[in-house]
Amino acid sequence: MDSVETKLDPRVIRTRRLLRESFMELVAENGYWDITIQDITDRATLNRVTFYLHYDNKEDLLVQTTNHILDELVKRVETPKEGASPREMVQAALEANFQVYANYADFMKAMLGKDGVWSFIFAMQDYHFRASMESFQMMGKDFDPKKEQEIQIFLRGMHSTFMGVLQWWLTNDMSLPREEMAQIVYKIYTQGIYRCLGYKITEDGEFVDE
Amino acid sequence: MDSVETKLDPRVIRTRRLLRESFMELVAENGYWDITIQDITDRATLNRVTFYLHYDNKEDLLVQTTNHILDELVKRVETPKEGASPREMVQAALEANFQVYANYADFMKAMLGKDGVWSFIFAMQDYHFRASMESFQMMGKDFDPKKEQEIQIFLRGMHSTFMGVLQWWLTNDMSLPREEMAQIVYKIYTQGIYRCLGYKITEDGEFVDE
DNA sequence: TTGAATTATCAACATATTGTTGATAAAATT
DNA sequence: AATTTTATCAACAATATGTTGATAATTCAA
Repeated sequence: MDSVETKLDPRVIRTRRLLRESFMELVAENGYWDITIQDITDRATLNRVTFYLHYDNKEDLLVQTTNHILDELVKRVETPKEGASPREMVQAALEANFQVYANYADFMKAMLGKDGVWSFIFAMQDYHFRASMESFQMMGKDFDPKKEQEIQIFLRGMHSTFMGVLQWWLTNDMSLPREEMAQIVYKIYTQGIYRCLGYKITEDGEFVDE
Repeated sequence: MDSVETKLDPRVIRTRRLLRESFMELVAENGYWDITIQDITDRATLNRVTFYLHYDNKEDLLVQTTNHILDELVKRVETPKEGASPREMVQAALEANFQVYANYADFMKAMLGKDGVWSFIFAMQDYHFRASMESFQMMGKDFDPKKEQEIQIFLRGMHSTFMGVLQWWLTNDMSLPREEMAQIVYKIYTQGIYRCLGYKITEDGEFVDE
C-alpha cells in the first residue's frame, strides 16, 4: 500500500531492487542459509548499514521477496478466459503457475530443494490454498461444518500435491514442458494417484493391479 | 550401525537421551529456530561442552532425531498383514503412519507448522518416497524411462499430499480420529481431489459441477 | 577392588554475525 | 539554492558458536 500511495525516492527504488536481486542471485548460488547480510550488500555494492534502512533482517527481505513473486502470480494467473471449459480453465491456470515459477527457476529450485526454506514454501502453499478456498466459497455452496472441514483437508492436499510436483520439476531442471506438467497435475486431480499409477479402481473404492 | 555393534557407555546413552528429549520438548514449546544449544543443555542439566562431544551442531541433533523417528516408522509400518485386500493394506499402513506421528504430536506440530523446518519435512517426504519407490520396483514392472519419470512425479505428488494432510491434522490438534484421516487420504489417492470435492468426472477427464 | 580408560565439567578463549549509533557525504525534492 | 531524505563509514555492544586444556567423576576390565 505504501509503495503505491507515496512516491518513492529513486534511490530507495534502486537500493531495494539491488538488494532483492543480489539476494535472489546468492540464494540461487549458495542457498538461503549460507549467505549473510554482508554477502548481500557486497554483491549489491551497498553498505551493510543501508540494508537495515530497508529491512529488519534477512527473514524480512525473504518475506518481501516472497510477496514480490506472489504479486506476479496474482497478476498472471487470475485472469480466467471467456467461454472455456472447466478443464481448459484449470489447465490454463496450472500452466500459468508453472510459467511464473519458471521465471524464478534458479531461486525457486534453491528454495524448494534439500536446503530450502519452509516459511517460503508454506507461504506459497498458503496463498494457493486461500485463493482456491475463496473461489470455492464464491460459488456459494452451502456447507455443513463437517463438509467445510473436509474441503479444507482436500484443498491442503491439493496444493501440497502441486508444490510437490513443482519441486520435482525444478529439481529435474524443468525437463518436461509446462503443458505436459499441467496435464500431469490435472490428471492427478481428476483421476487420483492410484489410477495414474495404473491401478484399476472400482466404483466402491476397491482397487486391483491391472 | 555403531549404536548396535559397539556397546555404549551408559553415560553416553543417558546423555544422548537427555539431549534428544530436551530438544524435542523445547522445539514443541518454542519452535526449532528460537532455541540455542545452551537452552538444550540447560534443560538437560548438562554442560554446553558436553553437547559437542555428541553432536556437531543443532542441525546434527535434528538429523539424529529425525532418524530416531524414521526408525520407529520403519518398525511399525513395514509389517503387511496376511490375506488383506489392497484397500485394507493401504489403509492400515496409513493409519499406522498417523499413529506414529501422533506419538510425537507436539514436536511434529512445531516442525510442520508455520515456523517449521523444511529439511525435516523433506527428509520425511523423501523416506516415504523411497519406501514406495522400492516397493513399486519390487513388483517388477517393466518401465520405459518415460513411464519411470511419470511414476516418480506421481509418487512425489502422493507423499506431498500425505504430508499436507498430516500437517492439517496436527495443526488442528488431531481433531479427527486416525481411521477417518486414513480414509480421507485413501479417498484422495483413489478418487482424486476433484471427485472428493464433489465434481463429476467423465471417462475422458472432463469434469462438471454436479 | 584397584588401575586404566572414558566421559562430563568448568573456565576461558577466539570468531563470526548481528543490529545499532552518530557524524558526514551525496542525492533528490521543493 | 535551501531543505529534506538517503547512503556511507567507523565503531560499538551483544549474542551464539565451536574449541581447548585441566580437572573431576564414572565406567570397565583385569
